[in-house]
This record gives sequence, C-alpha cells and structure tokens, in this order.
Amino acid sequence: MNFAQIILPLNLKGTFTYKIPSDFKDKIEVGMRVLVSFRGKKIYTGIVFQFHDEEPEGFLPKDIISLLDDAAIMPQSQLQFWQWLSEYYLCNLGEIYRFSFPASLKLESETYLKLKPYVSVAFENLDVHEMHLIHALEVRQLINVTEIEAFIPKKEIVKTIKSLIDLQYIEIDEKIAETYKAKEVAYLRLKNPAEIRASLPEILLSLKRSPRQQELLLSILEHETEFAGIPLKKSQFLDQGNFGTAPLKTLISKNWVEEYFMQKDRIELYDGETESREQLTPEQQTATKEIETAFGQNQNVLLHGVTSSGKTHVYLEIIEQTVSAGRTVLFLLPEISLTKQIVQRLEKKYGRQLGFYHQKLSDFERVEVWRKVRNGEIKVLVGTRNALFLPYSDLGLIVVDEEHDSAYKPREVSPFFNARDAALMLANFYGGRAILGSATPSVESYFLALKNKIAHVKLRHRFGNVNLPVVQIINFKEAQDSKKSVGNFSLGVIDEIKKQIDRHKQTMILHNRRGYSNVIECESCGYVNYCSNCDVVMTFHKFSNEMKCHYCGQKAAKPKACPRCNSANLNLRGVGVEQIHEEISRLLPDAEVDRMDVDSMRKKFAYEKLYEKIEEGETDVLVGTQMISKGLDFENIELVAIPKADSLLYVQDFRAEERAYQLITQVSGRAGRVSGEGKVMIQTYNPEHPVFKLIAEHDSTEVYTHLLAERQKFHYPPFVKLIMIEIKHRREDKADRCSQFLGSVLRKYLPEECILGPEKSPIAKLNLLYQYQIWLKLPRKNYAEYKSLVMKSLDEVEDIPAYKSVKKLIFVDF
DNA sequence: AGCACGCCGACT
DNA sequence: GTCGGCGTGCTC
Repeated sequence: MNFAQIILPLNLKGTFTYKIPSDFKDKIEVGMRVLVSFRGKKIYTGIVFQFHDEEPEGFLPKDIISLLDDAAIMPQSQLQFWQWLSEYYLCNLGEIYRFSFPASLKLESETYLKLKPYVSVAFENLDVHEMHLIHALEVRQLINVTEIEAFIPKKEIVKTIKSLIDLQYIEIDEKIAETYKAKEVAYLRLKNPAEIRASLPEILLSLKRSPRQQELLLSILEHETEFAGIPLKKSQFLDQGNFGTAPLKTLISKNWVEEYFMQKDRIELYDGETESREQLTPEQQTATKEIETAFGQNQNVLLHGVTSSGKTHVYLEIIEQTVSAGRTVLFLLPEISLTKQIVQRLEKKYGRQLGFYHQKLSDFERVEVWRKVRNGEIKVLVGTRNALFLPYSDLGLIVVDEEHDSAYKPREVSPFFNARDAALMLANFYGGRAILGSATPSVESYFLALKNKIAHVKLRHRFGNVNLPVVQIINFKEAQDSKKSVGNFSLGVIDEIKKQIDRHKQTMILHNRRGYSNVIECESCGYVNYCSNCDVVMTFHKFSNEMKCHYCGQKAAKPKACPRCNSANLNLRGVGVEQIHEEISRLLPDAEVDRMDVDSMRKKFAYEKLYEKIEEGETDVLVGTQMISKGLDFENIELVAIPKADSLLYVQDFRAEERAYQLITQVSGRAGRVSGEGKVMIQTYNPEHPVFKLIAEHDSTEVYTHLLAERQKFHYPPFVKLIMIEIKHRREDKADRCSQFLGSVLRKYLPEECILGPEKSPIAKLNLLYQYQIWLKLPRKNYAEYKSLVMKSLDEVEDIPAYKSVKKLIFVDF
C-alpha cells in the first residue's frame, strides 16, 4: 500500500498516482479527501479511489500533502456508482466529481492555511521560505495558497507547506467547518406553562395596565394550545400580531416568556394540522402488495398509474415502510417546481428527517444537506438528479417520479447521464430498491417491464373511481372545408370553451411553441431572419417586441423592412403560443385568458401569481406550452384543447411520437380530475394517426405496442443501444474533417450498418460552433465489445494533434 | 480543464 | 522594436 489513485476535479481521463507518506498509511482510507499538488503549483482536493503497490513507470509520483478527513467522506457504494457512471457514459471521473461535490468540499488553490494553536516554532531549524510563511501567518490568521505566491517562489510553495504541516506548525483550515455555521433562529415559548395556565386570571389582572403585554401573552398561550409542540418563530409571530419588541422584552424580564434558539432548518417546519395517514383505496393496496412482493424477489418496479390514480399514496406507503426499517429514501423529481406537493405531505410526517436537494441551493445549503445525509440525520431526501450523489450510507429505496420526463437527461450539462437509469444502478450498489413511477412510462421502461426485468405494477383507475376524460379527435381539414373553423380553431372547440366558461369551469390550451410566430419572411425576396450565432431562424415575440433565438438566447430588434431588399412586406409565418393566446382573447373578449410559457414566467413570482389566479378561478382559459402539463393540479379544469396537435409529431426525433403521446396524456390528465367530466379536444389533419386514435381509446397497451413496433422496425432503442457523438468546432471545415475522420476510424472497427453519418447536426451551428453528428446503433448482444471499439476509435482520434481542439461530446443512450 | 510555451500580426 | 492572438502539449 504505497500508492493511491486519486480522482482530481479536472476533466481528464482516469485517476492520478500519488505516493502515500508513511505516517498516513494507517489513517488513509478509500473515499477520503486528500490535498495534492498538480502541475507544480496548483493544489487540489482529490478523492482517494484505490490503493496499490505498483511503482508507476515514466514519471515520479508526488506525495499526498495531507488528509482532509478523519474518515471517508464518500461511501464505497457511491464510489462504485461513480465508476459505473464513468464507464457506462464514457465520461471522466473528474467530471463526475466536479458535478457532484459542493464547491466548498473540494477547495483548490483557494484552500486556506493557518497556524496550529499553541505551538512554539523553532525558527532556527526553518529555511527562509518556511520562516516567511510562519511570519505571514502570525500577521494574518488565514492565507490561501494563491496569496503565498507573492512571497514564495511557485516551485517551493508545496514543499514549504508540506514541510510545515509535517512539523505540525500549520494546518489546513477547514473552511467548511469555519464558514459554515447553521443559522440560529429565535423562538418563543411560555417559561412555565402549567403555572401560567393555573393562575391566568391573576396574571392578566396584573397586566391590566399593559394591554400589549396581555395580548402578547394570550397570543402565545393560544398558539401553544392550538399547535402544541410546534415551535413559535419569534420574527414571524411579532410580524403577524404587529407586536413591538418592547412588550415582549418586559414579559421576558418578568419571567413569563422565554426566548430560545434553534438551528435554522432550511426547510421550514410544517405548522398546520398534522394529517393522519390516508386510507389507501383497494387498488392502491393491491399495488402496494405487488411492490412488496417484487422487492422481496429483488426486483425493481415500474409503477404505471393513470393520471390522478394516487401514485403518491403508494409511494408514501413504501417510503414509510423503508424508513421504519431504518433505511434512507431518495425521492427524485425531474424539476424543483414540482416538489411543492410531495414536500408538503412528507414534511408532516418526517419533519427534520426530511431533506431537500437541488440545483438552486446555495453552496452552504448543499453542504448542510451533505452532512446531514452523511451522519444519517436525513431519512427522506427529496431532490433532483444531482441528489443521486449525496453520501448515503444506507439507501433502501429510490423513487423516480415522472420517470419519462426528459429533464432527467438534459443535453446541456456534462456528465450526460440519464438520472432514471443511474437511479436503478445506485439502488443496486446500495442493495436497495427502486420504483419508477409515471402515467406515461418511457418506452424503455415499459420494455423492461414487458421483459420482466422490472415488475409492472398498474393503477388503472383515477382516485375515487373518477372517469378519465373523454377524448375527441377533430378532423381540422373537414372543419376548414365545411367553413366550421375560425383561424386555428374549429367552431366546435370554441363552442366548448364558451360552454365551460358559462359553467364557471376552466380550459387549458396546449400549444408547444414559444413566441408569436417562428419565422419572419420577406415577401419579395424570401429573406428570413437567422441568428448570427446559430443556424436557426429567430422567433418573433410580440409581447416583448423582439426577435429571440431559442437556442443561444440572443435577442434582436424586429426588422421594420427587409434588410436585403428593403421591402416592407414582411410575412409572419408559423404559429406560436402568443398568437394562440391573442386569438382566443379576441374570440372570447369577455373571458380571462392567461398565457404560461418560459417567456411569461420569467419575472419573479410570475408563476406563483398565475398559479394562485388559476386556483382562485379567476382564469377562464390558460394557454401554454408543455409547462402546463406539469404540476398544475386544479379541480376546476374540465377542458383541454390542443389546436395544432400535428406540430407535436413533426419533430425530427425518433422519440417524437412517444413525446407527443406523453405530453397529450399528461395535459389531458388535468381535465376533470374530480368531477370525472373532463374533455379533451385534439385538432389534427391526421385523425387516423395511431397515436391520436389510441390516446382517444385510453389504451396504453396498444400505444406501447405501436411505439415498440416502430422502434423495432427502424432499429431504435430499446432494440439497439444508441450512442450519439457530436463533434463541435468554431471552424466548419475542422469540425467537418474531424467528424469524417472519426467516421472512417469507426468504420474500420464496426460493421457499416451500425454507423450513421457523420452528418451536419439538425442545428448545424449553435453558439458559434459548427456541429456534426455520428449515430451508432449497436446491438444489445456484445454491447460491451462494441463499446470498447468505439472507445478505441475515439482514442485514435484523440491522438491526432490537429483534432485536439475539436470538442467531442458523447451521448450514451441518447 | 487550465496553464505555460511558442510562433506570427498590429501597434506605441 | 514589443504586446498579444490562439494552436500545442502536459499534468501523477
């Protein structure tokens, strides 16, 4: 055990070899954080990955400078998970490390040093640099590594620090411990409640000349009676009762009331009534039993329940079982905005044992959750995909809610992994189980269930045996031909919306295209307005009166005349959600019509405000993009209309039909949740399209049979394994040549039928980078072999210096 | 990744 | 004559 392989927070292949100094040998553990120097002067926090005794060839390993933890900060199972991720998704361990660790747990040259307390320094034994550093530390308590460069030559820095640490004169300042202090919050309570209650009349009498004090005391008493056991937050209490601090101070000095402090919990404690466990319906009970059985047979579960069937109730039941068995639960959601409802319910039950983790937390908050997970304080963790990387010690259950959601595998941030599949693996490494839940499972998950790789548990009925909405397909061609249409709507849909408004019911209209119109075209010369960064037409947004590129975010003024031929005849083509909104507002002038899309929700609290407005029933019609399909569970929505349903299918993506099915079904699920009188109207030029027909029949089995047949016919997942490689460079010829070269190398090793491309990406230029794609369809059998040939090909391209600067992004299971 | 090194154009 | 552009190479 002379050497350690260390993971560094850099996007570099593999791990790095360091020597373990003899005095660390009995303390160092796999999963510990260590301080090492890399590239001479830079210092990094690394993770111990492995130990070994093989003397490396070709370089002299450096020593590990110091250990940052007393015990492993990363559990073994997590490290196994990292290793799997990096092998499966062809990404570097360093990338995973960077992505998954809060910044303050992986300090680099920003790491601070300090003198050890109560040491006497034998200056006569120090060299000049060591002396400088000690003197500097005597003047200022903390110095970071970069600052030391000012007075010690770069080459000598690490040596100096290391020698002083060895001499026990200085130590690494655990900034995390220092800067991270949970905030303390003041609470109020009666000092001696029993006594006060007993002699209340006398006390009140004694306070008769101080009405504010009287009021305050009674108020606290009332709270303690009504919400026994729930802490009373001082600031909130004073604000609500409009009390000043003066009467409170007097009460405290009179020893009636006391102020006490508790660590602030980022999740506010639920202070409403605690709800008793809801009774499961017979169907939910059966589902729970089926899940237990599957778990007993070491099987994971696909919980396939129609919208409003109460999947959450089943989750809660299994979560409770897991927690009472003493194990931890991870509840994954595709995005934070959907957490509201589930958190409210879990809060009541688990209080402080509930944690919350997502991209929008500050670093401090992340570290807090990290520690609580590590030391077992948190038993139930609700989070988005990055919550997979918390240091769980005993993960018994992972729930992946809305498992079909594409937010589980964003294309924008590396490492590119699918959180749903990763969750299955993570559960596996911990010896835990996973539930994938959805009303519209992904074709891949459905296939797993079909092949009995995971158990298929179904909930076929809506909660309370409420009927599923009636789906009506409207042949829009016919409506137009028979003059029964106005603009983008058939008269039937308009009439139905009016009918709903008369009944004081609400309507949702789905149109999944942002902006007002997606092309502005010159009538005389055919000019269209392209984004200067991307090979994409700019979309006109009437509301903000500007042109926007939906890919890079660039904005431009709307041209008044054609920039090429100066003609003023500019045509608007393509219908966006703003236009649908405008149209409905015009057709129904007395109705309250609102719009919900990323553009209108950008302002702070815009979402909350609109949410409330809908909840209060002030909104009659809500027009929106796919955003309206998530998290809007209102009782009063009875009608869902999709005026241009075909646009959902005309996307060049082999998952277009699956997505269309999921989106339509999800948004339909908003209609008639309680009444059972929901109605869905789909306008299309292809009324015979199987996806629309099967949605109308509510026959999900047939939908998946259809989707799977298509996938099999055209050789797409789950029948093959798909890897997409995207090659990007700011010079088109270079990206082109590099992709051609990679293509030829791949063809050297792989059969021709496995390789498609290289071709220009559907968006040939994005953010000033030209991009080309190569699609690999690899057989499931011997996949590992094929994949290693892909890796070999990539390595060969990597060896060409001219292509080093070309970015190569690899999407596995794209 | 990120940083130093090294080779060619536009400037005081 | 120099400053600085980014192509290239290397890091345990």
